[in-house]
Amino acid sequence: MSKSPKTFRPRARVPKGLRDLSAGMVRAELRMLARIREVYERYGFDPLETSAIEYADALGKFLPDEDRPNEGVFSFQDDDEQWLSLRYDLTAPLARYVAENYDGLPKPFRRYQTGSVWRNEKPGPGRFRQFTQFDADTVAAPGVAADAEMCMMGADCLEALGIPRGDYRIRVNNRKVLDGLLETIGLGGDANELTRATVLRSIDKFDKLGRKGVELLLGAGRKDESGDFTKGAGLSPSQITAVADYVESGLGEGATTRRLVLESWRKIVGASAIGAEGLDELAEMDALFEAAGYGLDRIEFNSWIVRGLGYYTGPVFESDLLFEVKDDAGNPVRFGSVGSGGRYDGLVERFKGVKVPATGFSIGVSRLQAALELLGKLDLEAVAAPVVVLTLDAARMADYQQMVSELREVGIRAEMYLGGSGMKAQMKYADKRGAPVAVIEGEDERATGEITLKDLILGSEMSKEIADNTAWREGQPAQVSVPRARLVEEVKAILARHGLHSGFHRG
RNA sequence: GCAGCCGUAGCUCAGCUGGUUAGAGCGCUAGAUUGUGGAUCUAGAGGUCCCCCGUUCGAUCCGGGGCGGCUGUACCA
Repeated sequence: MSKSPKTFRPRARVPKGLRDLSAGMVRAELRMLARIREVYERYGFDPLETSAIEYADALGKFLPDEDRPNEGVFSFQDDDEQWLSLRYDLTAPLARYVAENYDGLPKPFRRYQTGSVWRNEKPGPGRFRQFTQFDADTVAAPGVAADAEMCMMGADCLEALGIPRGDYRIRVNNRKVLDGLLETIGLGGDANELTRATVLRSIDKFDKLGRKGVELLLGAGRKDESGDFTKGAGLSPSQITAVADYVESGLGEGATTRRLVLESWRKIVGASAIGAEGLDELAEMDALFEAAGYGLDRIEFNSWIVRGLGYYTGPVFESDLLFEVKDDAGNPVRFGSVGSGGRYDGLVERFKGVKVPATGFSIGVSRLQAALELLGKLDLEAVAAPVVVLTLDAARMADYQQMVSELREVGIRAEMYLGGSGMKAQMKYADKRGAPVAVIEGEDERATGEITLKDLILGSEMSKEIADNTAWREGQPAQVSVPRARLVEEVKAILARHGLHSGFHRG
């Protein structure tokens, strides 16, 4: 056996957690972005685009370490050996931007930004290593009116995206309330920092695990279905009860208004100074929500919303979808929140050394899109396919070019067939593209100065009735012969019959 | 990160208690049906049976490791 040298063939595959978006998905995302942008603009935010790559130290806590330089964030070294990172959110770059341009910016500074962010972690349903976020932030606004605005704007965005009121909820809490709770049960002070983190993470899981599960996590720990054990916070029984009571205090019959929720929380954490401050802030937000007409069906106060431990310092909020989403196999899919935010008064301080109060909200566009797709609420066909001009005679390409140009000039999406196959294949191509009309000019037509227009949408319906192939072909259904000069008008007429405007937008 | 299940054509899968040319349906390409999307018929393309190492005369099948996918859990700025 002679060994022919093997040519290296790379496997054609997209890296894990990353994906290619087809036309329908790209357009769906663009439409979502346009709707969100409209809301953000209406609230007075201005666009800002920062770079996708930052110096690693500017992004904060995820400095590449020796063992795992890519943990969480994608990083690499520049020529000058400085570490660069792909941004993992849009907030950290904003903080860098604000710090860098602080003196020249109007304050408060309000900006929105959308783009891809990258996280090097395990992908899951609706969770990718590259995804799109759409952020709005207000920097140098100390009062909670800025936070309240974020919550209302988040609600407006979800509704603008077609999610009915009642199918989502903006859930609001305040880190100061949680701090007050921890203080109340004797977990204040530096010595208890790790325990506090564990307690907060446990509270965050109430939605998933219920009171029982949270109690286990607060105590000795919990073993999950796979047998994996999660170490608990090791609290005493009375501490556990206090925390669990707090988590459940906002629920149930009594909590018919946000004010009542605050009253029940006040009994538990009101004695703590920080807790009382948090409650006062929420009360102020409630007044603003009420003034703007945002009731409990849109925004609620929620005891188990914690959010990331890293940098939130005041009100925190997230938007959750309330309906059940099922995958192709019919199994319920647990999506995380589709948007979140909160107050981060310390982020710019990292650069400037002075506290700059800020708050922001970020919509997880990719995750929301994945949820809507599973729901079948994503319109993937919203753009009509182009009119296809068949190219039956290689010597007459100029004629075909002229036809597409005429159509394009009046705003109709059109293309001539650029492949190398015969008429049947060209028709199949037009069909597969979803083209509404095929324009045919072959020998026969040219002899009479006419062209044939085939209504492919009508033809597709008629083809359901076909019994005999020969008869169908000879009948030449759904097509008309018109003078070459009337190309544009006749194509327009067919498009109009199907409710297509200029062949571009459907419906 | 941890645990469980899984990995054969573009897709859905079959197959072999380890033995020569690995199959089906759908899809794809081309041809036939006088220049036409469906149907039918004919032909064709397409596979390192995820990768590497080991056991064996011989591995798609057995063992180990890796990679990838799914599910749960952890993390989530």
